[in-house]
Amino acid sequence: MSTKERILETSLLLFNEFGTESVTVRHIAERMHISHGNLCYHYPNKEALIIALYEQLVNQLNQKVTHYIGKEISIIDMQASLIFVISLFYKYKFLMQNFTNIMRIIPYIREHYIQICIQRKKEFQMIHNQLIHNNILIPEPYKGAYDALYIRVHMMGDFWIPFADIHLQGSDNEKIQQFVNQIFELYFPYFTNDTKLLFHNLNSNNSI
Amino acid sequence: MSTKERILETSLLLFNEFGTESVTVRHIAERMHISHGNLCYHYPNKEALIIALYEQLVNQLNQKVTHYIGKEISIIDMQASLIFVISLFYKYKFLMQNFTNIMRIIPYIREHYIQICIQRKKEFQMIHNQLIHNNILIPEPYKGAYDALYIRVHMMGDFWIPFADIHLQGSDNEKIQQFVNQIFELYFPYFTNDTKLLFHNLNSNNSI
DNA sequence: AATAATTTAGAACAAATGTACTAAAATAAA
DNA sequence: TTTATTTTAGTACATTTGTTCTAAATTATT
Repeated sequence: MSTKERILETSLLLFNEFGTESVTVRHIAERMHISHGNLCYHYPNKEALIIALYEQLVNQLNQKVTHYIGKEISIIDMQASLIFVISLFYKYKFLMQNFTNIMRIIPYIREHYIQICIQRKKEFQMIHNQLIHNNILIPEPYKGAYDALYIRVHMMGDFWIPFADIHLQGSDNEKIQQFVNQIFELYFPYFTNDTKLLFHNLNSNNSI
Repeated sequence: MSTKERILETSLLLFNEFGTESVTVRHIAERMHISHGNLCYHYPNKEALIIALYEQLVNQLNQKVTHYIGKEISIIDMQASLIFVISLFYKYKFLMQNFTNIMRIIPYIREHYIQICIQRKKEFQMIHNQLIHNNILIPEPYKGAYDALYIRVHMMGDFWIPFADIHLQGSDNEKIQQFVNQIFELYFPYFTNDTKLLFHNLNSNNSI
C-alpha cells in the first residue's frame, strides 16, 4: 500500500476515534512513523484529508445508487440498501459526527453535499412513486406528505450516528439494526395493508 | 448590565454566528471593546463561556418543565411546549449546531446532559401514560413502541436546528412551525381517532 | 551506471491561542 | 478621606498548528 493510501487510512482511523478537531497532521504522521513534512507533501493540510475521505465515501455511495437505478424496488431491497448506506456512514463515522462543522468550515464539501441532496431527494421521489404504483405505499394522504416523510428519513440518516453514539448502547451492528427499524417505523403509516402484513411476517421471523 | 452579563451576551451572539471553533476569547473581547485580560478575569477561557451559556439554557428549560409537572396535558399544551422548547434551542443555536463536538470536548456538559436525558425520558414516559389514560394516544401497539417513538422525537429535537439550517429555507419562525408539524407527524399514528379528528380541525383552522 | 524524478525527514518561521502576571484604574468599605 | 477590594488593560510567555523550505534518500528512467 502506498504512503498516500496509508495516510488516508490512518487519518480515517484517528478522525473516527478522536474527531477532526483534536487530530492534527502531526498526530497522523506520528502514528504512521513518517515525518509530517512527508505527509504534507502528499496532502497539504487536514482539510485536504477530510475532502479526500469525503470523496471516498461519496464514490462508494454513488456506486450503490447507480446499481439500483431503473430496477423495481421491494421492501427487502429497501432494507438491504438501508443497511449498506448506514454501514458506510459508520465507516466514515467522523464525517457524520462533525457534519455541521465540516460543512461550515469546508465550502467544497458544503456545496457538493447540497448538490447531492437535491439529487437524492429526486431519487427518493421516484422510488416513492414507484412504491405507490406497486401498491407497497398508499397514495399521498395530503399534498406534501411524502416530502415531509422524506425530511424525517433524511434527518434520521444524517444524524443517527451522533445520536446513537450518545444515547444508545450495544455494538455498531445492533445500532444499525435499530436504525433500520426506526426508518421502517417512519414508513409504516404509509404502508398499504398488504405491506403491513408482509412487514409483520418479516419481522416476526427476524426477531427469533 | 454588568460586564459579566455582557460577556455572555456577546459570546452567544458570536458563537451563534460563527460557531464555537472560529470564535476566540480575543474576538469576543474585541467586539465588546474590552481587553481579553479583562474577559479572562471573569471567565478564564472559552470553555467556561460555553458552560455558562449551556447552564443558562438548562435553567430556562427546567423552569418550563416544573411548570408542567402534575398537570393534565392536552394537544394544545403539547404544541405550546414544543414551540417554547424549540425557540429556546434556536436562541442557543450554537449549542445545537456543535452538539456532538461540545459533548466530546467538555466532560461536564456531556455528563450533565446524559443525566438530563434520563430524566427527560422518564417525564416523557409519564406524559405518554397520561395521554393514553386520557384517550389521546392509543395503548402501546407493541412492547417498546413508545420508547422507539421517543427516540424519534428526541432525535428530531436535538438535530432539527442543524438539519433545517442546511436544508430548509425561510425564517426561523417558519422552521419552528415545520418542526412542530414534524413532531406531530411522528405522533399521528399513535393518536386515537378522536385525537386525529381534533388535530385535523386544529390544522385546517391554522392553515388559513 | 548515470541521471532525473520522486519521496522523505527535519528544520524553520509565522500566526494564533491559552494562560498567567503586573500595574493601573475604578469602586466599595471603613 | 483613607484603605481595601474589585475590575480593567496591557504585556509576556509557552504551546500548538499550519506552512514552507532545504537537503538527503530513495526510486525510476535512460
